[in-house]
Amino acid sequence: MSPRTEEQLIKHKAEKRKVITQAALKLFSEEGFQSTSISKIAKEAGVSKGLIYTYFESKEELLRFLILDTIDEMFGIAEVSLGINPTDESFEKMISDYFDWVQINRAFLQIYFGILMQPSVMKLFEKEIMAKAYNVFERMSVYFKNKGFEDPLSETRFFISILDGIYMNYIMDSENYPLAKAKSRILTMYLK
Amino acid sequence: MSPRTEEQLIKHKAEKRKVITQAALKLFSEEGFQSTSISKIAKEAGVSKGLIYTYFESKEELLRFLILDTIDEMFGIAEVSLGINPTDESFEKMISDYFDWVQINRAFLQIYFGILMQPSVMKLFEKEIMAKAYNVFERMSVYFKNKGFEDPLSETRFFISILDGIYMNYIMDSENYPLAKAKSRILTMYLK
Amino acid sequence: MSPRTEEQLIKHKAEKRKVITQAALKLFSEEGFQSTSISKIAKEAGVSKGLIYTYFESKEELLRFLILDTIDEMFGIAEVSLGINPTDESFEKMISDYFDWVQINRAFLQIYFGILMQPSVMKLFEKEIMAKAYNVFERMSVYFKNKGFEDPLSETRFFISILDGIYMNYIMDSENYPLAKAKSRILTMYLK
Amino acid sequence: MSPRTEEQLIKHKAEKRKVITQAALKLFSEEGFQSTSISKIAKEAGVSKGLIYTYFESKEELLRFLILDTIDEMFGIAEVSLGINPTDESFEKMISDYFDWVQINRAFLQIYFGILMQPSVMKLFEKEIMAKAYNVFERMSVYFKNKGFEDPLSETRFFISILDGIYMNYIMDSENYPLAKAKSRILTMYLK
DNA sequence: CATGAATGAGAGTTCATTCAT
DNA sequence: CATGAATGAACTCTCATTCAT
Repeated sequence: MSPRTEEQLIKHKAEKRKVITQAALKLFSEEGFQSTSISKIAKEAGVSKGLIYTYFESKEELLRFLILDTIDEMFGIAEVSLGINPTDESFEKMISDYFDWVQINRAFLQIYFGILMQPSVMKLFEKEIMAKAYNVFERMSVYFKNKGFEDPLSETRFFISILDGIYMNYIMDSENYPLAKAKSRILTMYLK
Repeated sequence: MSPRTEEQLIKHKAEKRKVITQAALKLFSEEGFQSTSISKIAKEAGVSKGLIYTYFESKEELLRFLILDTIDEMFGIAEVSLGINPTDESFEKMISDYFDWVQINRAFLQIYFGILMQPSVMKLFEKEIMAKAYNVFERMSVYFKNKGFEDPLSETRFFISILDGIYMNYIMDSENYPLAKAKSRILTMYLK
Repeated sequence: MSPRTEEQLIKHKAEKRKVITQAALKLFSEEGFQSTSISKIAKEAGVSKGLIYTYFESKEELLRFLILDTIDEMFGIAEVSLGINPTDESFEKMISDYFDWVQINRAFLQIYFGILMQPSVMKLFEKEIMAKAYNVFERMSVYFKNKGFEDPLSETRFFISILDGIYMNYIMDSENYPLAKAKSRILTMYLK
Repeated sequence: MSPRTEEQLIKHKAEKRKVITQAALKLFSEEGFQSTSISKIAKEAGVSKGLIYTYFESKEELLRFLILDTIDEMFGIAEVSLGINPTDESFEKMISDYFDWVQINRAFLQIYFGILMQPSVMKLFEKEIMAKAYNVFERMSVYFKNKGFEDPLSETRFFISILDGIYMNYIMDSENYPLAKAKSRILTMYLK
């Protein structure tokens, strides 16, 4: 209606994408990606079907945006907490941050784990996710190497497997899963 | 194809269900349940679309059959290996059996984990899976109790989380995942 | 199994056709012709799907047989009761016979009226039904001519319309429809 | 096709529904409800298959709309013509109006009578039709009561049966049925 | 910038009919 | 004579995507 600066336009676009993305996040986690129609997302977001195509090229691109946007945040926790010289303190901090993050981002993780299990959908992200993941592997390996592990990369993958397993079980059965115990258990395991 | 003896009919039915089920297993694991059409399954199985409905009432029932049939096998490993009085030997045997089983049943596990992450699909199995799972929890708890763990149930869920996490990561990245190392690592962790 | 005379074979065939026809009659009247599958008819009749095709060439031929077989009976009532020289007594008898017949053959009439209303299905019978109907028109016209009606054919068609209307309303709302009153009313109307 | 004013949208919707409804009316009357596919209706209406589902939730809802919309008009004739104090003039007017209406709405009546004969389809309308019908019964009964009939309700149902029978026979055999004679006959019957 | 009517491909499912047994 | 497994066309309905307004 009124002229805006380019900055305003970009901000506006980012906000609209957020609104749509949030609606999609909720629905994808409840019904799955394939079972959620663009119509439902539009209704949930309070916009028209057509508008979604102004902000995203396709339903898949919407999913890509949703995943890649948040994946950076998720993998970023490791990077930020550990830094270049990981210590026991920073390692413990990282674990703590992840447990906090998971509880807030259950819906996202549900979609994420679901995607990991579908090669045909996973193709959309494979490169990006694997690149970021291996990046994190390396960073953590430094810590395990410092701690004297013979095969730091394998230990890294074992450690991440534990986290993934815990989060997956927590998502599936949030009410009964002993998340706090799992957290202290893994802390004891690695930090004595 | 009839009249035949009833025995022949039953055998034939079981065989056909197996053929269809195997085709579905392959495709579901590659594409996911929702993205796999009955047409594709029929083509893969080498039968007509309509025939699938002679053997299964619906696409969902086909999935249920596929899952529930194999889930018994999967959960059965724990029961069989551990028995009523679990020892270190039987516990080690169970872990070993699971690692073997997982390598053979990657496709199934992929579908299984995918289902766990989709509430709308999970509804089809929730009761059966949860009942069986809690059954296994109890059985394993006996072992951890014998070993002197303060909170055996939490330890059970922690232990299972580790297994789940390992298998999930293995499925996602079979070529590079250090499965053997993960196995010896978990054995060391619990059995000295 | 054992050799039979040709007569026995014919009788056997007629009996089987009757069994199948009766099952179809029940289902067609409840669900309509198009909505009743051959499978359902087979189950209701206690025979296999394939067997139905031994006795009838197609689902349509089964319907044709069902309709044409009973239509003769229905139109026959007029012929038999009226005879060549219709009197008040025979006319009254005919009305009485029709009211009796209708109560026994509600299911058939329901199908019959339904068919009359669907040109595409009606095509299967048009010739036969129309021929028989016009035959009856002529026969009744004799009675109305004898009674001095100026336009006996129109009166015939009017009279038959009344019967049809009564039966249709009776079928639709059997519990509440005053069938007995309708009968005495039409008798009074024509026989003083 | 939008944004438009709400008024435009409503008008557009009503027009589209009319186009689809008219196509369906034609085909249903020729082929019957069950034998007419959505594809055929779409082709006849000159729209895509999918669009029909923008305007009607299902094929059944389309039928409901088609029937209930016109049924009001049909039963309305009695109410409007008779008014609260039915006279011979208004009764004659009603009969005349019905005969006119029937000739214009042959296609509708064909569908309507067809539906009445199929319990499984009739279920969709039973309540509405029966309620409206009994409403008309009461209104007409007033006239017959005024005319001194002992059992006005039975006479009403008899009278309506005659009309139904005439219309049904007229629809089946429009070219030869003596509709005008039937009309004068029924007028003579009740109005001397 | 925003709408939702419109499309058309394809989904799951049913079913009349055939035919090896 | 009798069976029901097998087929394939057709059905109702859904949905990602487009585009006139």
